Amino acid sequence: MSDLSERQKALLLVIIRDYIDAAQPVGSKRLVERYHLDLSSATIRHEMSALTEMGYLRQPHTSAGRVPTEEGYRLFVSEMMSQAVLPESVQNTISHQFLQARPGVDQWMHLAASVLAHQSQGVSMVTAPRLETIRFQHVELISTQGRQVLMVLVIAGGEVSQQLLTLAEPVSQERLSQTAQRLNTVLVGETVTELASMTGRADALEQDILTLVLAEMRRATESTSGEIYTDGLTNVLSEPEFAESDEARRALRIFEERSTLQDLLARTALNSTVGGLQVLIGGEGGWEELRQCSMVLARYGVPGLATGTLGVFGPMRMAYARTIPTVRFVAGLLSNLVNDQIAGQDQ
Amino acid sequence: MSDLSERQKALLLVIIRDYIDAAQPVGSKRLVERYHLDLSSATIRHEMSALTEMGYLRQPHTSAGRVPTEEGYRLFVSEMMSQAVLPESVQNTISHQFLQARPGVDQWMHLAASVLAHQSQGVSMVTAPRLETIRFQHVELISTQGRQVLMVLVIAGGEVSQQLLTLAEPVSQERLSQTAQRLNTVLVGETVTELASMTGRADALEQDILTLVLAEMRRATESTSGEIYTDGLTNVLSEPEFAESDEARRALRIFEERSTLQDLLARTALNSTVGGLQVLIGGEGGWEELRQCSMVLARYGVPGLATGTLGVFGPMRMAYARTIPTVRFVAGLLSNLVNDQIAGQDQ
DNA sequence: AATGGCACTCTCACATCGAGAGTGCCAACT
DNA sequence: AGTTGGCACTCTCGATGTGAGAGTGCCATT
Repeated sequence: MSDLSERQKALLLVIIRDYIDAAQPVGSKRLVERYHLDLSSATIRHEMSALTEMGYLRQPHTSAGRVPTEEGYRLFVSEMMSQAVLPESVQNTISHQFLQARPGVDQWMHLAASVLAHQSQGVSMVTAPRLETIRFQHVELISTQGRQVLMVLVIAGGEVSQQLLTLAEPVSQERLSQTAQRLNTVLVGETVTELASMTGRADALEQDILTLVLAEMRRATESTSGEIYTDGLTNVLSEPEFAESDEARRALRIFEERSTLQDLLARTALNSTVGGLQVLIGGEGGWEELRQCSMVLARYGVPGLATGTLGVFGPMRMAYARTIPTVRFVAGLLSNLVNDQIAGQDQ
Repeated sequence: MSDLSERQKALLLVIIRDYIDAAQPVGSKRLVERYHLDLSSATIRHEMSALTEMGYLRQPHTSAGRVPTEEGYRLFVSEMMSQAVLPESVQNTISHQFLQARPGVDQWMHLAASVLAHQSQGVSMVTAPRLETIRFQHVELISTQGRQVLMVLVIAGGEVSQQLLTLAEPVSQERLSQTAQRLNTVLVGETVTELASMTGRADALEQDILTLVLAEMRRATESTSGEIYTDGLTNVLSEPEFAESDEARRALRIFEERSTLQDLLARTALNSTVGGLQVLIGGEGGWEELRQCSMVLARYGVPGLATGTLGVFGPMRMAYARTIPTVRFVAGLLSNLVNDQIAGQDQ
């Protein structure tokens, strides 16, 4: 299996590269013509036959060219992993875009998704950084109408969530503000577990709000929660793999329903560490429906404090050489941003 | 043109209904078999020929069945407009879902999109209600780290927006709170134009925040801003109209880019009044790329105070009989919700 | 006005067929 | 032993042809 000669390995990489951009089975003749290997087509055939034997290539049918197997892609990817780099000019362009963007998690996520999709020509996925331990920072109560109150909750790290609630009876804005202020001074910096033990407040209103704050913070803790930013869905539809509308529908469904995606990203988050890439080829890792597809995933952020996941989805025949370094670079960039935002939080 | 006999009209409606659910040109023989009209196929042929002459039907080629023209659909739709009603059981189910949902604009929009998509088997689009005149309600400044500050702005009506800003030098949370409080007392209830004239605050920090608040409120004013909630993209991909991946891609692009969609919805908002439906057939109204498609749109909310747009997109051959009453019903429902939330705001 | 009959047209599914591409193997060459 | 040219073989794919089926329009008849 692993006894690939240098030549075989080189040949395999060329074949895969060619297949990736031509999307057609590659034959021996085509190879000698396009890449001036100093070999005849017969020799190539010989080697290709060997590679097929070893499980790196496969023929769709007798007398078609060869197509990479998952095993083949895996080898290709492991090669890219160490070799591929993003041209410095591209790095600069991307960094520049981030510098120019309005600051804010939402904007960054959008931008990251956009950059990933554009560079990789695949579908990008980005989750916002999630704090490992969620701490209360601030709550605000705003009366919108008679009995309706808007609660705005800020979690340490800058995540904002809002919730509308209806009180049993009207309460003045003044009293709401006082309640919020009281809670703020008491609760600031507390975690969910600490909050949970603080039951039984004297004031009924205060108690209600506390319960709600707790519920909202619990929700924020769940790893499967949270928006997934995506971009580039149209990219992938033009790939021949998705010409059949059935295949396309299955892929689109996954991106529309989100729940499957959330599961997958959450699971990936467990298996990978910040800084390392994970490439799932051919629906590896519980991904039955889309055997034709691959994902390049990475985790970013500050380990132990706040991390998120990001990645690219595409056909198995995706432009790994471009995608891998891009994912790596963007992950690094976001890690820095998270770091900047989190660092020195305690002071 | 308008001199349709009763029988011709009835026949046309049957033909369109049949075409809508079979997606195939309908012929005279098929009609007599499936719907026991007490007529022979020859007679039907005669009438169909007349309808074709009048421009309501069309043959894809000699000796295929007939297919409705845009004109045909238009007549069909105007019929549905007055006739179609949503079964009470469905109405109840939908109302129930809204009652059960967590309160909050975001949740309502999601739910509305989901219901519309599900009922119509098309792609739904919903924009959040936008206030006609935007008034400041509340601002909060939260220090997240040394020089970084999170500004949370609440607009009258409950819309929340957040923005991260970096100050020239660190400012204590206490001072931030005081600044926010000062601004709140001065600005509450003011409109954009009123705010714009309030320049030159003594305090530099206060001035900075004021500028930012103003910018953010201006952004909220632009009609093309704001998220569009969509759902049901997969529904439409299974329709034969989108079997060709090219057609599908064009549609998907529109839904992914959003900007075209925002334009369209904004334009519709101008032309229509709350309570009335608008049906765009075959890409009417500046919609060049998708001649095969239709949209059923409605405006909801409280005229003069806060309104939003919602609708369904699908193939021209969409289930109007189902879609029209659903759109109408959901629009009414949202109008009530908006009304509940807005009413009595001034007290 | 409605109908049955009939000739005509057009598509679509299916079969046939040859070109082209690619393969594997073998004998010959370096 | 590795490499190469040659050759027979296989398989797909697009072009072409054909017949069934569906649908039409028209006309003479009821």
